[in-house]
Amino acid sequence: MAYNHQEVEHKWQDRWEKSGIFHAKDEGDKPKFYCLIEFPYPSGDGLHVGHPRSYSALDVVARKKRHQGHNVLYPIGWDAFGLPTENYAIKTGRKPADITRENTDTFRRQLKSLGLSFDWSREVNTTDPAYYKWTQWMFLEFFKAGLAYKTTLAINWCTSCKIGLANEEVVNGVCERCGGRVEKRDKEQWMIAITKYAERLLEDLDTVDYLEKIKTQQRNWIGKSEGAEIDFVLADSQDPVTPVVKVFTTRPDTIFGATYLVLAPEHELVEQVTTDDRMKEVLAYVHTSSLKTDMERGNDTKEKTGVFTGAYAFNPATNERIPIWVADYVLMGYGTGAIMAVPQHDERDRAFAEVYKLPIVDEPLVSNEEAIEKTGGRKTVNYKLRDWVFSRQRYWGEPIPLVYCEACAKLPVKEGETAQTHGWIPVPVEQLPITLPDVEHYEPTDTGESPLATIEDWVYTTCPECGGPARRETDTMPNWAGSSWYFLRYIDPHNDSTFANKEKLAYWMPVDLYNGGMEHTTLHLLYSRFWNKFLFDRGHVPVSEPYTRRHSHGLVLAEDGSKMSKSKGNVVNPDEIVRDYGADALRLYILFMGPFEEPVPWSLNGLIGVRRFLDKVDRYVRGWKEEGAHDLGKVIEPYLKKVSDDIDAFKFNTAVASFMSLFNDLGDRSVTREQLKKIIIVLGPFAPHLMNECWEYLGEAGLVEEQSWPEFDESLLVKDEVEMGVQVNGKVRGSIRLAPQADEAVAKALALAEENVQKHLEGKEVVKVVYVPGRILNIVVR
RNA sequence: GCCGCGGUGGCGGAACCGGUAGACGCGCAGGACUCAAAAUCCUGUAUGGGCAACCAUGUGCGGGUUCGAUUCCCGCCCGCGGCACCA
Repeated sequence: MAYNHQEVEHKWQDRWEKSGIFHAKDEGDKPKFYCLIEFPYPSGDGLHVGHPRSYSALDVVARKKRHQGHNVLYPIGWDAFGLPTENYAIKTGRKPADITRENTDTFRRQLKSLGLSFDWSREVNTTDPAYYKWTQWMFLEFFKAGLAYKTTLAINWCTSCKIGLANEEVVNGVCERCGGRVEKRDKEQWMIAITKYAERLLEDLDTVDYLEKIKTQQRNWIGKSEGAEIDFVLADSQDPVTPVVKVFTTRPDTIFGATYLVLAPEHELVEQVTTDDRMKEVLAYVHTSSLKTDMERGNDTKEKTGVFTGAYAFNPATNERIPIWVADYVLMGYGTGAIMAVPQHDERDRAFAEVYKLPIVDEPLVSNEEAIEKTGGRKTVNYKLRDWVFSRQRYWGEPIPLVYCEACAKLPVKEGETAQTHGWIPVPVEQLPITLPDVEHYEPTDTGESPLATIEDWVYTTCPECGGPARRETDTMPNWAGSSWYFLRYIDPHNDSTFANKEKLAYWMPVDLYNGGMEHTTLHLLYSRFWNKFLFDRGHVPVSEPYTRRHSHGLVLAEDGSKMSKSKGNVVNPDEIVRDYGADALRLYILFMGPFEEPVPWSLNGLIGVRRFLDKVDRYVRGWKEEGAHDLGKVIEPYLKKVSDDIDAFKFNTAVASFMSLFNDLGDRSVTREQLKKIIIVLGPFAPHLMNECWEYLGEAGLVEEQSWPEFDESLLVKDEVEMGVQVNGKVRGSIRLAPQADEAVAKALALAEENVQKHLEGKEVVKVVYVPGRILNIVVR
């Protein structure tokens, strides 16, 4: 008979809540363990079965750690700012804050129904003014440190969201979020100088325990390359002030083969070097390429285009006059925006040279050092990483806490200011948070201005510096801001005088284990590492790297192996699964379905199979008899040990399989009470509701969660006898049972007693016997 | 193109450090219980041959190393993920 999961689950969820057993203590003798999942974006669609994959896995880890005597922090919260909510609010004429409240209520209810051992007393929400007060405060720290600056740049503009995007948010030339078309637009944007941390973000990867593929992806994204900057002197220059074109190259050794130079269309020297007769054509080319999006420009299947400036420069190695071209295959944002083209050694240069009939010469290579010395070059390092575009022209985000004061802007630039920040006055800490105005309309504008710009009451304010009239910054922060430091807030979520108390930070940081999606490797993970490093440099947090260990989970796919999506109608609703089969079945199945890091298709039949197993466990416990119990330690112990090890190795699928094997092996033999208790404790993190029910049924006191993790008795882990294959010439011809440490003579004697082995040895000469105790016996014959 | 990961039964997947390939689950087939069904339990289930014992083949393909290779090496093919004119 099947157990009543609804009754059982409500009962124990209720008891956990009342006992407060999952609340982390901020001090004590126990070793701390900070276990973190990426907090969800509370979308209107509710929880997806993908969410519990990560949460259940770390729940198992967190629960095991508690059993092992750790003080565990396993918190939860909401990353609730963002476009979907804002767009939905606009469409329905409602307020984003109201929608967020409804969505978080739904998510909270759904997550609680899974019996996850979160510390709900520390719930945070990035849209809560008490939270974003500190996000704003941290922005001002960036500002005061000179890392936040405003600049005009050609940004990626999503024509659908009407919002500027960071490079990281443009995927295949379209908006990461909505798939909308992205074009170039000049906008004034707040930037954060993450590139100043490029080297440390790269180097410190060596100090953390992340999955190697995560490290690789971060390294590639940071994109360090070492090379040299070399000056090419302009020939026939009329202008004595700018006589050189600086190029960056990773291959100074090829400089003898450099037969022309190329400037990016945006390069500042383009107009200066272009000769009068070429000017019209060059300007036309520059204009055309300015209209192209990155996608169009970056499409290397297209033929390369460019235009000759009419100017020449001297190759410093050969002293030859080489022509200067403008072409959009050279990017302004990388290196110096100018290259020396070596068609002999570089595919792109060759392709270009072939189109425009430029010389391709095969000159001998020299050493890099020699080339740098001979040409007066300088060794330099370049990164692909760009500064972080931090402005969004939307309503539902943290207001940037700065005001612009015309009067202050007219004063001379003070120390610590730059031309880019001059006139921008930080809002004093005691005035934080700058809250979002509670208004009816906040549609994005086609002009690219934030909806906040139209709310005059809010925009016009007084300058905190001089008391004169001033305007608020109307851009808001990107979604990534609040999520860049939430792990710090969990440590002290209700503190109103600082973002988190220093002693508590010192106690809890760093995060011991962090799990999240691979899609966040170059966005959230990189940003939050950077953010934490910055706070560390300012003396606000105790460690430079926020996460000691990082894992990632694979997607849960639809039954047919495709991605689950609302439009395809193949989304599995966790509520229905919990209602029909129970949270324990869902948790256990989702861990069992496949390797944690790989994408795996959902299977309802698979889930039902796991539910059958739970029923079997329930029946076993109810049918269990103390009298006549067998001492089956030798059977049980190896399975439980394997489960324990598998949890540490993130092999939850084989852990669940071990439980199944264990119960298959037990059959209907009753084990001793102590043995049964051990089984229940180890299975507890996987199916906590049912295990508590079983615990209670046995008449044991307290909660399963209060029990210690069992010690494993080494003597029980050693098998008395193993079954071992016998091979003749490498082919299996039989199998024998013997003590794992039996010597060769014993093994050989047993093997020779096997009829089938004898048959294969008949009339042959034994030339060699390979015996690996407990593994194999191989008899080689001729 | 570059970087990373992977390819094992009808399906999801196991396999320590090179040691009986296919654990565990699903599905399927047969049986028990039942008036019947559901549930549960038992048996079988890589492929081909054989009543069976057993034999041959078998972890994407082709080679190699080894007493022995899913595992290591060389050369391919295919799939997935990331990056992509980064000089």
